Amino acid sequence: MARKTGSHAEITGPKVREAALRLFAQYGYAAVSMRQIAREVGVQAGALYTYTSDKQALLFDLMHDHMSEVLAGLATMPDGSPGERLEWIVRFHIGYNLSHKDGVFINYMELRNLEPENHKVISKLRRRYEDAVEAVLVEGQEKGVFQIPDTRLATMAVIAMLNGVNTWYREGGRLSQERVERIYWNMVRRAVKGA
Amino acid sequence: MARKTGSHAEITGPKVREAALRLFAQYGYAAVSMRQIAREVGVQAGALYTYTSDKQALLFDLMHDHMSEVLAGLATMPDGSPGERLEWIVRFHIGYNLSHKDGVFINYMELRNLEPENHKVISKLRRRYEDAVEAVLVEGQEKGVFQIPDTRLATMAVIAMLNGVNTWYREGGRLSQERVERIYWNMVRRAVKGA
DNA sequence: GAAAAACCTGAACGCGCGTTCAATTCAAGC
DNA sequence: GCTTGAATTGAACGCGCGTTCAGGTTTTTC
Repeated sequence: MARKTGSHAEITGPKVREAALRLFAQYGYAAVSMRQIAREVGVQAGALYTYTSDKQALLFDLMHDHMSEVLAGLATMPDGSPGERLEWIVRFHIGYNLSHKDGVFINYMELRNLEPENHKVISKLRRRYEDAVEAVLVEGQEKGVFQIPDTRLATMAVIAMLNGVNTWYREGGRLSQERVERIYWNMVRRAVKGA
Repeated sequence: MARKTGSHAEITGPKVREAALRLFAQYGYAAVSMRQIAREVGVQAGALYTYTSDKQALLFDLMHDHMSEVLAGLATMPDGSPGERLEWIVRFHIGYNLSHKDGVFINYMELRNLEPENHKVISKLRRRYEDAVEAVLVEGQEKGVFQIPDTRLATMAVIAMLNGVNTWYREGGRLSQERVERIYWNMVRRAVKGA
């Protein structure tokens, strides 16, 4: 999907991606033109095609790289009890999402603008994330430390709840990130534990 | 915002709105053209302007009417203890959202495509909904039946969790709507109650 | 410092966009 | 069955879209 080597490619290429990420997140993929991205980078529209084969590939690459990073991050989860692991997931999810807002945003807003094959690839990566979370819930359920009537539903509920943070959290606001993480972990802990 | 009287206005007008709702939900506002909507209705593009002043008004009206309906529905909440009211909200939210998927979808996907004034109007309506939910949490907190460190955060967490249902629930799937509602209510109940 | 490679410009392509409007069709009321 | 006015057509408007590419510029390599 286009790229390569040369000195400028290592400067302008990333710039293109950064501009596209920011603009896609702010205005939406369909509403952003290649000329807009080019203007942001300080270049003519034609020059973008040195770095991407087309607009769709630009979106796909951004989404794909984001999901790869997320999964790589999740894979660093330390060993521990289901409770410890779930707490780690809650904190990782909130922390990662807050430090990659644009990437998170396009990854769940722009799925429908992916061509079918690309859609399949990204959906699979997302599914892998969900499965990894669910595995922890299943383990806790089997060990009797969680009481969860349906682990799949609980997984989706927890992820949705955590995703919500990005819609309202503002740095320097009323609540510190640490406090937000603690409160969410408390709610999640109660939600999966028996009464 | 265009409309009026005549026999056809009472037939084609709603058709336009229905088509726009469906198409906006499926492909996104920016990606749908007036000609596409017209084709769906079985009419030429120019004819749409009998029923709407422009594309933006079409989106705004759909979002505004949706939010109005939601708030009207929420206003039918019966009296009861904070616990009973919160359960009612959980079930209402899930039930309403599942029966108005397209409206829900555009209302949280297309906010950014609203012109500033329209954005303000819709944001205010949404805020009213959040405030009504928070009021129940505050009441429960004051009466000592809920233990919530931050009612605003809890409100956002609950709403985000409930919104998530629309992303995975499929009618005729593994779980009935009643069962989904009960499980979610259980999770919410635990999340807001003291350990 | 020449040759090669990478990068970029600027113009062009065909196309579909949102919107307008004169002309026409249609349906209802008398 | 004619009048009236709403509903619709179909063409047109200027514009910006994604993408291509021949040619010029800059950078790297030896």
